[in-house]
Amino acid sequence: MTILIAEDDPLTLEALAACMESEGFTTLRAADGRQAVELWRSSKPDLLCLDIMMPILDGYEVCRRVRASDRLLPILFLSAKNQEIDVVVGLDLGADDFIRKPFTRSEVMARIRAALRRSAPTEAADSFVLGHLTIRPRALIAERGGKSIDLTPREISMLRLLHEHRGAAVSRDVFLDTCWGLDYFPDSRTLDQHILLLRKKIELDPANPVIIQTVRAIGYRLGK
Amino acid sequence: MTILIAEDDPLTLEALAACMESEGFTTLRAADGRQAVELWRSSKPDLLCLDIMMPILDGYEVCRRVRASDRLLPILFLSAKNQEIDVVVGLDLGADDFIRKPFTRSEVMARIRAALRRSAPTEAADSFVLGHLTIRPRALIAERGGKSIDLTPREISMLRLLHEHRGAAVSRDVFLDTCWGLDYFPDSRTLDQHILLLRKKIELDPANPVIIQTVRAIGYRLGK
DNA sequence: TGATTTTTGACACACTTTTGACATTGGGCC
DNA sequence: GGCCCAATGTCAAAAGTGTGTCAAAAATCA
Repeated sequence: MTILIAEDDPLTLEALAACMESEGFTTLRAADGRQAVELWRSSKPDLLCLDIMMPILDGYEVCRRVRASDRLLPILFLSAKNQEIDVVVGLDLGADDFIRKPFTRSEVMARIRAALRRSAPTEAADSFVLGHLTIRPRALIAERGGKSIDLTPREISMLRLLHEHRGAAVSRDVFLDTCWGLDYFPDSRTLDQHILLLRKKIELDPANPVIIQTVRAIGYRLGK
Repeated sequence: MTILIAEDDPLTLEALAACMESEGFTTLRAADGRQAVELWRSSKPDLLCLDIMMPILDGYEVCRRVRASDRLLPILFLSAKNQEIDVVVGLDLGADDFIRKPFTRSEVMARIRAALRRSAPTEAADSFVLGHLTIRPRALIAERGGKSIDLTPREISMLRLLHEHRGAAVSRDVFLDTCWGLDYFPDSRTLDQHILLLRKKIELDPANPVIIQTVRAIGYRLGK
């Protein structure tokens, strides 16, 4: 997913870009309206984030030009203050949402996710990626290439847990707390068994697991 | 076009309703969350305008329940002050937009028009496509390569529900909420039976269903 | 009324989850 | 390095749960 940010204040631009990249988006940056239109034309981003006040072409004009050939692309405006007339004009130009400065990181990301979700109703609302696998919790499947693998709710929750802790190992206790209830016989093979089945489903070579790696005496972690 | 407004303050409710009606919309009014859900179920409005703070069920909860069966309906939130965390939660629940009080008439109407415009392209059709099948709800038939298959209204509504959620699984609860009434014996074979009949009608090989796939412990989803 | 649609109950079957037995691996220790 | 112990991998079978299917009854429609 690529987001084009058009903003003439370098500090705001960097802050926005850093925020989005930390959430896994690719960013394209434009310092004025003309750059924004050119970048949009050449790179076809998945979402536009436009400041209103910009040199050469303002945000409205960029929106108008983009909308002339793409009616579906999500477009978000950033507005300087509570200039409410902006909202009316912007929305009637076909903008999808409006973010008033000052904004917080979580609000910006929520609005971006919401806009993307609306533009791709069937796709990737809350899905996440594990290497070459795409996990789609709402459909209870994993996809690799074009092929899909059926997963059970418990397997989804195990993968989600691993993904939330990607970079670190997840202890067996945490697994059992999170994906099962609390109570537990410590020498049960239940967790191992589920890991085994999960590996058989999603690993290319289940005997040499790459995605779910064992961390002896601790638990498991995601590879890569 | 009908708009459902849920707002517990009578003055705000009247002001909003008057504003919308003067622009040619029909309004339905609910003073709390439960009324809102009931009105939505019975009257199928084209847009929801929900106050966050409401008796019985708050706006978030109404949104959650509606979104469980209708992923496309535009939902706008009204928020009391600049409670920004509200925005994040609301958007992640599937809200389409957020209007902070105090709001102006022109801003409200611009956001409503924008939300309706965004939702318009998807609901233009009076027929929809499932793989090689074309469903024509008004004729109560499905067509595959010129041949037509008779369907009942309930079968149509089941297929429509699956289609709206294509890409995700539809839980048994949502099926029963949406295609039947609320109350229900949880261990009934009714839903299975209707799925069975539907598969016999539309699947090329009913013993190996491709269109309607079972998701164990959840419900069903569309194939592909 | 007869025909169609919907619901119900009984039962079989398939899949998930758990368990126990046993094999295998890896790390520390002498 | 070779040994031992603990942790994990693996398998097969049992237990538990959800779904498929049929036939018949009930409800609804025309």
